[in-house]
Amino acid sequence: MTSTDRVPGSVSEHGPGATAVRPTRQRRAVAAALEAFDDFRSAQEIHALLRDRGESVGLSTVYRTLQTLADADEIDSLRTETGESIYRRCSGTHHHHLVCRSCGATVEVEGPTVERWTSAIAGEHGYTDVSHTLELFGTCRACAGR
Amino acid sequence: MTSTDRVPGSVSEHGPGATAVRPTRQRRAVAAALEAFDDFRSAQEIHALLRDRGESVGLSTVYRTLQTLADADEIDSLRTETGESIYRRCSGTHHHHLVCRSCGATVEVEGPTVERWTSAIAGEHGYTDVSHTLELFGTCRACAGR
DNA sequence: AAGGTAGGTGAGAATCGTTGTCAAATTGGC
DNA sequence: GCCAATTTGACAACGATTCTCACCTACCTT
Repeated sequence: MTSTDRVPGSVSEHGPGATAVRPTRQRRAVAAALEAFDDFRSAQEIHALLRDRGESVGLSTVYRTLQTLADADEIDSLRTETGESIYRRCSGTHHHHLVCRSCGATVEVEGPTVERWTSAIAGEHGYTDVSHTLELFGTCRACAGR
Repeated sequence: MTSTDRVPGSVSEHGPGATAVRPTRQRRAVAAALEAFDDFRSAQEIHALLRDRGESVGLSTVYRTLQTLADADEIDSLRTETGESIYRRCSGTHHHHLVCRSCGATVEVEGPTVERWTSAIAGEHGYTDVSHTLELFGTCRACAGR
């Protein structure tokens, strides 16, 4: 690898010797697909959407790209109750989700209270380097009306 | 199905006419296995333990039994970051877990603060019938020392 | 522009946890 | 002991995800 520094397109990783990430057609397509939704979607759904749009991208690539984006915190990912991973574009700041069980409508919520609580609890028990998962599932107003 | 109504499913349910779940050798073995651990274990690990102990129980049965127990809230279940289901005996009251990423040591924690917060948030956004998942992962003191 | 090369792609195979199938075995009530 | 409902377990089937690997492409160097 050469020594010239480069600032690659989308995934925010940089500095000398950092892995280069190339802005390929496929990556742009996946990113665009995420913009088209505003609720959580699975890799397979995104793959299907792209195929229907005529911008077909290999399933492996969709998985890879979503993972890369999620690792870089450029999108949110979470697991449904059935263990499936779903993804969504996100706001960048740390937050959690309130997801409608029936229609998928999602609200991003912030929880300074919870953040404080988790680190307090962790410290209390001598745990370090703590991360947490917190998701709320419920029925939104619209869906409750039926 | 006969005419008498019976309470389906619930594991520790008894009394007249309510015997849908039988205390078989296999179920006792799975329950005993859970007592032997105090951290979370996967169905496969429990299946392996039983096999090694010479109390072999079919894998399907282990899965079924764990699910039944979890549905009846007699054991805790949660999903690891990789989507695998893991189980553990539990205290019965609502609580969350602080799990060591490296050795699996688990602390049950209660969070009245969090419970209040979640219902407040949910109400604020008009969501009803809300459930939540909250798990903490970290490195316990013992593991941090290496 | 040409060439080299590290990174990226995708079709299909492989994995892995989990669930379904169904005949045989067990259980509890009579 | 007999019977019917329940349970079991070997095995197949499944679905999501990851791996493989030959081919492709973006991007740097010349």
